[in-house]
Parts: sequence; structure tokens; C-alpha cells
Amino acid sequence: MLEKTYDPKNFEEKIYASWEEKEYFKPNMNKNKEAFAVVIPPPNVTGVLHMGHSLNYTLQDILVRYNRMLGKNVLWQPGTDHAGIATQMVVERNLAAEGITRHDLGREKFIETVWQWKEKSGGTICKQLRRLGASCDWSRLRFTMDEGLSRAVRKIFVNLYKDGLIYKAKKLVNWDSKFMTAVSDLEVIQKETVGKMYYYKYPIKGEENEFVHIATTRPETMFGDTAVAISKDNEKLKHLIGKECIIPIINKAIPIVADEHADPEKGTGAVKITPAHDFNDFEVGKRHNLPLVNILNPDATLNENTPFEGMDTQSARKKTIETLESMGLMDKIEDHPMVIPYGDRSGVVIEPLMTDQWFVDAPKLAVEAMRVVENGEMEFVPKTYEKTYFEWMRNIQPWCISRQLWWGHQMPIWYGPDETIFCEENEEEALVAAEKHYGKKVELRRETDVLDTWFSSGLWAFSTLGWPDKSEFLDTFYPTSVLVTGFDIIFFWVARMMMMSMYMMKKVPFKKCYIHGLVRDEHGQKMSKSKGNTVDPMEIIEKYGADALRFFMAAMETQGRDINISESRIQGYRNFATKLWNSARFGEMNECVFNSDFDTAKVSHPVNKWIIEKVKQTSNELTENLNSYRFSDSANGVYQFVWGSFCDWYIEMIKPILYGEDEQAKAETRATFAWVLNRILIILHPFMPFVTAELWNNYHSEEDIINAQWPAKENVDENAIAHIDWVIELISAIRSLRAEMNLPAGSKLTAYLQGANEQSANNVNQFANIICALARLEKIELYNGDITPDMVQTVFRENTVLIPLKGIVDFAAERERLQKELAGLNKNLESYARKLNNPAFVDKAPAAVVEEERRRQAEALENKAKVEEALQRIVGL
RNA sequence: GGGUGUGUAGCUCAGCGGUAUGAGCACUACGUUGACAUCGUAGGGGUCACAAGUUCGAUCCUUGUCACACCCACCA
Repeated sequence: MLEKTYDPKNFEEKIYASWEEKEYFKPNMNKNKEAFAVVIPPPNVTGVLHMGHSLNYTLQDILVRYNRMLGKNVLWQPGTDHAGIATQMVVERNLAAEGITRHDLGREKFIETVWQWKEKSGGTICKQLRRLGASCDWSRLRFTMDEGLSRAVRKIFVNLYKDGLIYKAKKLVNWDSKFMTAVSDLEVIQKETVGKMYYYKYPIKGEENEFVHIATTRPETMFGDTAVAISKDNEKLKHLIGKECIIPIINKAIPIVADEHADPEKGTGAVKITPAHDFNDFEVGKRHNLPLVNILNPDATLNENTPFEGMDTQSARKKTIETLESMGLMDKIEDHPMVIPYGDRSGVVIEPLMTDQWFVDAPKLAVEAMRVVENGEMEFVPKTYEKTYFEWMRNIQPWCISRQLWWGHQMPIWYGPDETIFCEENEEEALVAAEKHYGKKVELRRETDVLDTWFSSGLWAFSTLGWPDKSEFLDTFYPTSVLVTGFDIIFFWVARMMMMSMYMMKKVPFKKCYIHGLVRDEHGQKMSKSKGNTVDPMEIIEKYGADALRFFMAAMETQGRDINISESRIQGYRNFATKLWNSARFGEMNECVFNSDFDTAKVSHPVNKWIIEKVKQTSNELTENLNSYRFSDSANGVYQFVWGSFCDWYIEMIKPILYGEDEQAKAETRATFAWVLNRILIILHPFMPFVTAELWNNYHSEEDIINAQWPAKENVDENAIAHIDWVIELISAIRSLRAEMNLPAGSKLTAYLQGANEQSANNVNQFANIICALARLEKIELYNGDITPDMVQTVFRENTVLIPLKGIVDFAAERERLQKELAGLNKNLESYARKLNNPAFVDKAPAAVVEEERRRQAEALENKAKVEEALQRIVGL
């Protein structure tokens, strides 16, 4: 027996636990079945579920459950990411609360602490995923720092290194002074700010009172200047080229060089060149063979190459300006809008810094990664993201993969006594290689840098399946079927997976890549803790159930758009679950028992035929929509069918049958109801797994809905649908008439149908009880008599529906209603006439369109005549 | 500066070369009829941003304009 009210708290968690216990999420490994695999975008192991996750995992679970019901061999591979910087940051913050830094602990002890923390809090996100209903194969849970995955990382690193695709170089990199590590271009975010532009001058060497005026936003970097550049086309200043100028305060002479980087239109036309601290200047420096002077310590304080050693950049800037001012060298200071780079995790200003770092030759790896998208081996859905992907890939820069952090995969690099590099999968092999190289045993020193987190994520599609070992899973499920992820990590992750997979596996990591948008707040604002507009999915689940949240996500997911969270809408989908629940209760009360032998072909009652054909039609459309990743169309189609067709019409129409005397019709209707409800549960299950399972379990004792068979494409009898649609339209017409004439809902009326053709006459006779029940009529009859002034009328197809009111007609209201109807008809007639009187239209438009237009015109004309007659009759009354 | 999207009902958004049967919420009126008030019935509400072009026909295609959003690049 079902509870009177739908309360997801009563069963959601219980059902999930039983699924997991029965190991339903494991692939069936049936070799005769098509394989379908999805690897989860691994959440940060220490993270908690947010709305973006809810969307991402819901979409995947829909696809996974759908494919499982298609009978495929389905794997949803779960796992979590060690998230280098993010995790280290959290743990360091915890330590800071106790007044300790990671340096107090030392590397080994610190890493141990991180592992402990991972063990303690790492399970949260997985628990929350279960709560959402995600049907991953938890027995295969992976973590990017697992032994197996770490081995994969080392192996591919060694391969890349030996192929010359990983190299060490001293380069200008983005330096994060908080974490004291290099970061990649992607981890730098540019922020608009209003800063200052400082104008000052350098004296020309050997000249009295001659200066070169320069402008900069970072005056403190002047101690690292090794030249001033001027364009050779700069008529005003080109006479200075070749001379030298003096950096004040430190009294250092630097050359004035000719370089096109100095735009005569910008600033003063002369640019100070600081090759060690600016990407553009670095290039200029290379062109002119300028020395590099590093002026910063790793923590972004000024170093011994400056007079302000130990000061942070802001203080040094102030001090520099003051000193220049006192020397009479300042020209002016102006407000200046500019863009400043910040570390996306640390929030501090990123400084370009010369350091030794490791790089992946991304431009080379990008070639294959682009080719397989060009030739369609991997397809983006929606297709438009392909452009974003290509755009980035074409302009890709070497990828800086070394991080001076502690938490992460330590690079498999060892240095010999003379700094010779040995890159091997483990220390033993490195030692062997070194012995061979030196001709004797030597001590090696391991590289302390760790890898960018995204390096290991890039291997995810095959490392989780067992690579580098031989594995049945790898053979069966690679390449995976589809990757579902947000557009914000196309570069971070999708692109890297493509590059790494093509390099190592020579096959795409996934055949399709479904890209979804961001989840925003109700008004389209980005959700953030600082704005205070975040919505916690766990609270939503607590309040409305996981099914409601999932259905919301599916219903809102239209390709290429962000989703605005809307609690009222989620509530609406909870109501939908309630509606479904109550319809099942209706079935239970009326002894509608599911019978697997039920044969839809033997059904005879038109109402039953109608709902059977409708549900087949809905299933067909749903299958098509799911196959083309049209989530919102999928969800909305089922929603409309369940609420609109099944609940609003079918249940109401069968009440007269179920409460009637015809036992055979009753039996057939009960069986039909149960069959249709069963079908609804199946097709709704990927979207709302919990409520469908709970209702299913109410009458299936053996089989579980998870393994229920998804309906194959079926032929739909359109006539059976049209038959009852006629009844529905008639009832709607009568209800409309009643409401507009303000006829009390309780009043039992008689309706006449005038001008009925044979078909309509049959319908009225056959469905009189249904029509009367739903339109709240005493009786409905065919009528051939005259229309009298006390009748109100409405036109329905070829018929006129008449309701005699025996003196209670409100003629004013009736006149108003008829006039409104007439105005509508006239408007339509104008439009038809405009088209049909246009010879070009009749000539060139497809015949079917012209025919349809003619039919509409004829019908409207007929209706108009009837309405006009009606108006005539009540003139003066 | 380069790119990609988006402007449709009060709000949030679907949709489509052939009258916008648009959806949910909100709104108005009526309603407790033996699943459901987490409900039912009926209804109001739109020059589909603007302009030009293509077309028999444009909200939909093309171009331009305006507005907004996002991505990439750029610290003179």
C-alpha cells in the first residue's frame, strides 16, 4: 500500500542502498552487448556537492540509466581528483589555525597530513553523489593519486620525456607568490582595475638636461630595466636611439634601442624594457640580446639587485616614486584602467618570473587532438564548442607542468652529480640508467617539483580503466562513449585529455563530448559565496527530494545555455512527483494490477487504445530526444504526457468506466491503466529514479526497475489518437462555453450537437457518459431542430454545440462573447485572404500549405456565418 | 583588440521559413466532482531588440545597428 502523501525522505536513501547492495551499477560484461562507458569528471576529493555538480552528474546518470535499460554493457566510472593547489591550500589553512606552516612539518609529514585529511573528509562528495542518485560503479572508485594511476602518470611522463615532448627550460613563467609556485596560463585570471600610470624620466648619459620620458604602471621594476626601446619610426624620439640613459637611484647606464614594440602613439613613445619581469619585454630582450636582471624573491619581495631589498612590490613602488620625486625626475601620475593578472586559487598578483620549469610540448600534441575533431572521430555536442576548442588549440602555448608544491605527483626525474637528467619510472631504474651512464654507482637526487593536477586528469579516460596494465575493462570500454562536462573546463581538461589520449592510446578518449553551461542564481548571476547567492543542492534535496532536483536539471538543460536555478520550479517538479504518486494510488484503489502478459493489440475500448498509442508516441519521441542529447525536450515531453494526457484526461475519462457496470470494459481498463503506468515508470526512471522505483516496487516483487527494458520504437496508430482527441476537444469547447457564460460549475446542463456528421454522431453516442461526466452535463444529444434565442452556442469543427438555458441566458454576456469570437474569426480571415489572393503564394508555396490555408478559410467562413446568425437571433433581446 | 553567444508573456526560459494550440512560475474568475488543494476548470497577458535585404511568406535565413553576457589576448 502506498502512503497517502509522496514523501521522498521515506524511501530515496533506502532504495539507493538496496541498489548498491545488489550491485546493479556494475557492468554486465556481456560480450554480445554493446558497451557504453562514461568516466566521471572527478570532483575534488575534499570538495562538497554544488549545483554545478548536480547538473553534471544528473545528465550523466540520465544517459547511464537510459543505456542500461537499453540492455547495454554499461560502466559509469567514478573517481576523485587530488586537486593539487586546492587541497594543499585547504590543509595549509587548517594548519594555520593551529599556528603551524607546512614548513614546520616538512614535506613528508605534510603529505602524510594531507592523506589523513583526505581519508577523513574525502568521502563526503561520494556520499552526496549517492544521495543524488548517481549510479556509478562504486566498486571501481579511483583517485588520481592511487598507486595505479600514479604509475600511469609516471609511465606517460617518461614516454613523453623520451620522445622529447617534455623538456626543462628556464623561461619566464606565471609565478604565484603565495604558493611560491609556477602556474599555467589557464590558472591566471585577468581582472579589470583602475591603477596608476607613472610618468618619469631617465637622464641621457653624457648630456646635460636631456632625458628620455617613459611611462609605466610598475615603477619598482626599473631596477630590472636593461634597456629603453623607441620605435625607429618615431620622428620625435628616434634621435635618442643608440644613446644610453641612466637608471636613477642605482645609477646604471642602459642602452636605448630601436624596437617596434614601442608604439609611438602609446604612453610617451619610449618604453622601459624589463626582460626578466614582462612577457613582451622578454621578447624585446631576446631581439637585442639584453641581459636579464631578476629583482624579485620567490615571495615577490624585492631582492638584492635593488636598493629596496625585502620590501614588497607595493611598498617598493611607493619608495621608488618618492625617491624619483625628490630627484625631480617625476613628470606626472595618472589614473589608468588596466588589467592585472591574479592567481585563480591564491588571489595574489601573478608575477612573471624567470625560473627553471618543465614544459609539455603542447603545440605538437595538439596536432592529433585537432585532427580527430576535424574528422569527426570526436564530436562536440553542441557542435559550436568545436570552434572554441580549435581556436584555443591553434594558439596553444607550451604547457608548464611543474609546480613547486608538495601535494601531487612528484616528477619521475633524477639528477646525477653533474646534473645529468635521468627520467625513469622509478628510482631503481634511474639508478641503473645512471650507473650505465657514469660507469659506476652514483647517488641521485630526485626532482622536488610535482605535476600540475591536470596532468593526471588528462589520463583519466584510460588510467581509470587500468592502463598501463592490460585490462578487460580497457579493452571493453575504451574509447568511452561520451564525456559530459562544463564549458569552463574545455581547455583545462577536455583539451588535455584529447592530447594525452591521442599521444598514448592513439584513439580518442571519448566519441562524444557533451558540453553544458553553468548553474546560475535565479536572475542569471553567477553563484558565489561572497555574493551570498549560492544554493546548496543538499538542502534542496532535503526539501524537495533528489528526483525533483534532477528533473529540474534535465528540464532546464537546453544545449548551449546556462541554467538559472529556480526554487519555485523545483517545487513544481516535486509537485509533478506527487501527481505521479497520486495517479499510482488511484490505480491501487481501483485494483489496476500489472500483468506482464497484457497484450496492447487486444485492447478494444477507444479510450484505452488512445492512451496506449499516446504513450507509445511519447516513448518514441523521448528515445529520439535522448539519442540526440536533447534533455529539456526529453523531460518536458514526458512531463506533458504524464500530467496532461494521463492524469488530466485518461484518468478522468476512465472513471465512468471503472464506476460503471460493464465488467469486461472495467477489466480491460484496469489492465491498460497498469500497463501504461508501468510504461511511464520505465521512461521516467532515468530522470526520477527514486519515485519510479518506489512505485514500481509496489507491484513488482522480483525484477527491479533499473534493469527494466526500455521500449523499442513502435508504430503509432494516429487514428486511435485522433478518435479520442475529438472527444477531448468537444469537452474543452463545452467547458469554455460554460466558464465564459458564467454557468455555475454545479449546474447540470443539456447540450445539443447540431450538424454532426456520421462520425461525430457515433462519437456522441459512444462517449456520451464520458462527455457528460467531464463537461458536467445532464445529457448530450444530437439535434436537428431550430436554434432558439435561449440557447448559447459554440462552434466545434463542423458541429454547433448548443446549450439551452431556459430563460437564464445573460444576453449581454453572450453578445460580448460572440462578438469577441467574431473579431477573432475576422482577423484570421483577413490573413487567409491576404495569402490566398496573392497569386505568387498560390503559385509558389507548397500545395499542402495552400490547401491547408484554403481549409482554414472555409472553416472560418462557416464558423463566421454561424456566429453571425447567433448574433442576429439575439439582437434586441 | 580578437572571438563566441544571447535579446520571445510580469519573471525565468523553450521553440519554429507557413496564424506564437508556447512552458513553468506569477496574475484574474470559478471550484472541494469517489488519486491529488503539492489540486481542478476557464481566462487575461507578446508590434518574437531595431533597421534593411532574401523569399509567395521572416520571430526564424543574410547584413547592419543597439544592448547584455562570456571566453581569449594586452600591466608602457
